[in-house]
Amino acid sequence: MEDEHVKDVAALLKTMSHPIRLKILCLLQEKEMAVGDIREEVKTTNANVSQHLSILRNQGIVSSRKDANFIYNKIEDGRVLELIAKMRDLFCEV
Amino acid sequence: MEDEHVKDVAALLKTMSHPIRLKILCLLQEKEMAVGDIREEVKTTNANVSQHLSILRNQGIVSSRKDANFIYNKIEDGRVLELIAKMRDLFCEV
DNA sequence: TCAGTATTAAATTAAAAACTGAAATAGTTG
DNA sequence: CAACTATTTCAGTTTTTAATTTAATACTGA
Repeated sequence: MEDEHVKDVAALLKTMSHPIRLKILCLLQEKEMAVGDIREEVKTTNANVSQHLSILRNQGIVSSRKDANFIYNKIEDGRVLELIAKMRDLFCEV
Repeated sequence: MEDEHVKDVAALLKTMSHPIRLKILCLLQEKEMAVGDIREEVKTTNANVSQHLSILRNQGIVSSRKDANFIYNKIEDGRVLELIAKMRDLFCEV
């Protein structure tokens, strides 16, 4: 892996390496979700979820669409979907 | 992914998410290496490499064996080998 | 044992990231 | 428009993390 890739991948991993963000990404594997739905699952404040989502958006991992006054979030980067699937496979299966 | 797994995997990713540590792990994919060899590749101080290696060892990712006054390091956790292979595949190939 | 090399450990400093609560924004509905 | 809901932004505080320096430890070979 060349240095440029190392830098980029390290940044991606860093973004994914917070428990709340990782959990959000796992939730979004299955379906798109609004901020409030996510907040219930991860049990923290709205502001906190919102901040973590904005980090995920800035990294290009998650995208959002607005419908009424809900904002629905989903995983934008297919490689991240694959990576999480692999991690599930490696660390969560028998 | 249940919360316990989320916590553990997040900790693993966090350990891997520093550019120097990620680069070390990439280097160790190929062969075991002594601290001095690693230092040349990542271009920092010995002490810095040593600190990063000790973080990798504490996480159980890397193991060491001593021979004369060299300490040779290798990746201990096969799942990490697989995970890095996947990342290479996703982010470094065409 | 002494000089040299390799590695680790501890302490300090500097920088980055996380959480909280309050205020602001945007859209909806009556 | 006023009240309400969902979400975001901001400012302040606390917590973590990173890098550097310095000192210590361990081994080798003369």
